[in-house]
Amino acid sequence: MVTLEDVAKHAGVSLATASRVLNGSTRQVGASLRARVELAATQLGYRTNVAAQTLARGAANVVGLVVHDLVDPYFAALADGAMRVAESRGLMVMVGTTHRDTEREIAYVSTLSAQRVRAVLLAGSRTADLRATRRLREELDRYREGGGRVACVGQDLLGADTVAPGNREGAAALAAALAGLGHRRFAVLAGPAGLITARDRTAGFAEALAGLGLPAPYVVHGSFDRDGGYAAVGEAVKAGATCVFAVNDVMAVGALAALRDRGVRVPEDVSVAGFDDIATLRDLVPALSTVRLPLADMGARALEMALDQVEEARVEKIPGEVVLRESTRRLA
Amino acid sequence: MVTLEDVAKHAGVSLATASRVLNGSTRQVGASLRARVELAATQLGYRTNVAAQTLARGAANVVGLVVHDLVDPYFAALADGAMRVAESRGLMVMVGTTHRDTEREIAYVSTLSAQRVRAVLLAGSRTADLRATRRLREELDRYREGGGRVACVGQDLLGADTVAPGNREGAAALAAALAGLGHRRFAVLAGPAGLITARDRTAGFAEALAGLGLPAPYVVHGSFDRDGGYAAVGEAVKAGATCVFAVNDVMAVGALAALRDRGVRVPEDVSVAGFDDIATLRDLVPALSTVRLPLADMGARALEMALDQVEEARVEKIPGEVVLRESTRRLA
DNA sequence: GCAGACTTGGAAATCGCTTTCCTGGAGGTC
DNA sequence: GACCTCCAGGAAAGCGATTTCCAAGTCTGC
Repeated sequence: MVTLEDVAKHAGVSLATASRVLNGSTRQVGASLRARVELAATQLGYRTNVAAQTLARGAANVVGLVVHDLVDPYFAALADGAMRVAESRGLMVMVGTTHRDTEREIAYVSTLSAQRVRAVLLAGSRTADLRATRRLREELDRYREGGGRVACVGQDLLGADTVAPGNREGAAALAAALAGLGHRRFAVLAGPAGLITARDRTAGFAEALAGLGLPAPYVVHGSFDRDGGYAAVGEAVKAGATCVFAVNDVMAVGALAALRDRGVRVPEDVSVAGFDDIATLRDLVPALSTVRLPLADMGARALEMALDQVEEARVEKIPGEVVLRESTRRLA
Repeated sequence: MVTLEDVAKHAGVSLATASRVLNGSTRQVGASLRARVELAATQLGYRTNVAAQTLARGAANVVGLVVHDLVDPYFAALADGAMRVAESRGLMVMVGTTHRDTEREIAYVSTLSAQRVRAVLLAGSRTADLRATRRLREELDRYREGGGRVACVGQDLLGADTVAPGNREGAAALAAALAGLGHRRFAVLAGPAGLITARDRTAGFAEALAGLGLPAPYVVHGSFDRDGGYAAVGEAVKAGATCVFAVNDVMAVGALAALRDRGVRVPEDVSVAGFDDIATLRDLVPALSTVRLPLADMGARALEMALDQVEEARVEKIPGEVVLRESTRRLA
């Protein structure tokens, strides 16, 4: 491997000059020397050793991104937004997927911190496991003490810059809209009891119904994915709901599949709504009523917040927009 | 930031000993010293500086992954598979998304090479742009000269270990299956003319039809995504096809949407098939006939090949499996 | 009891780059 | 022309690990 020293020798200049020419510096270098260095670099095929550079500079041109699951379009969209920002700033992105294992999340933060990444972006809901959250927070604090920056998408539980989707409010607005269609008996496919996003959406939905004087929804817990929706919806319809709210779109898809398998028609027999408005799922039949979140923008915004961090942590609330489509119908 | 030297001092041992205890080495360290070092490390909150480690060791515990678009479930699945392998080997993953820009792809390889990553995994179809392919290859060669390892998912065009999906064969098998249903007039939503994956699938399909003595399919080009399928399918049905083959599932989804918008029923009026068998899209109605590829396994396998690289480049062909579902019907 | 083989611990060189500090010369002012 | 300020260029001190080489002990086997 050809090093900067090789280039400097070949160009007949000092190491310092070569460094200034090739790797940016505030200092000027005379035109002739500059040209000599550049020529030498291309002739020899010089490639910066980023590790050495990072060591000398004390910070890497890398940001870390921790998501639960890249295959989940929710996280894919967030990651995409964040990666665009990273790209525009000349940063590489290191991605870790936790598959919803909080231990792994902590481990990733620790690894990323060891990598001296410029910023860490944590995407995805916290859980109600306070011990794990505390340990994660300690890990983040350590990282921040070393000059690291942190932002997250989700709940403001880590004392970091946060892009907080309006889960409660969005679910509440959705409840109001569905009630406006004439529904009175609701069920919620609420996902895991411990997942805060799931909880907030469930709670917001229930509160809005209560505020309208409607009966409390029938709540069914399950996993936060497609199969969770598939498994839970049976109980929901058995309970007599005319409208089922799945706390995310992917679960709603599972619910639709299950209903289809049982010969229950949507929306004729039962209405179904989701949350997130995942782009990949917009061509579903029947088209899913949902709450739209600008996921890519949220990922982008979170990374921006981390990189342009100010003194105190900011929380940016992202409102969801209710979108009614064919999967929910007006009751006679 | 606390350094290894701090730890060594605090524990009253040499730097060498501290290093051997904390960062793995073939050398043994006595139990008592070992304990002292470990205690000191946790007390001080020591965290390895990976950049320094990489510099000293000459290689990073990182692999690079270059994909076209993370939001596309095809790449998300590949990435997921690769990331599981990386995780199991204690490697971090740096991801770059090219958004189908070959220049960016080359730039990423260059950056990753500067990062001294252990391996680079290139996912996604090559294009017919030979100049770009040559430059990419040069860049890869430079990286390999420095000890880097390369693997790709797609076509064997880079002289690297390759996981090659059986595009031609899969499309041919699909054609045969669809012909077996009685179809004779086919159209292909063939994607961009320059994309080799798209070409191969189209060619395989057409060849199989020819082999069966059936008329050549009507080929419509367009973009390789959902909107490409949406836009192209109109022309396909106008041409009188009873069965439309979209060269990937995402395009097929677009095609289904367009047909629905025009009141064309699938599969009653026209049959539609895709390719890839994207998991997220399995709950579509009508369920999509397609060719299944084990995407996550392919991503995983490619990274394994890169990491366990042998002398000469290997090519591993992955057969696709035809899956007929409701979107294609038997003609009377 | 002793030569030889293994171990364990430490000193110091190295990895490849950045950046501070110094030096000499060019340009400007009075 | 003397004095001062700037500025381009180089020498060298880090950055924080790893690892080679040595020295000193500890076991073996006879």
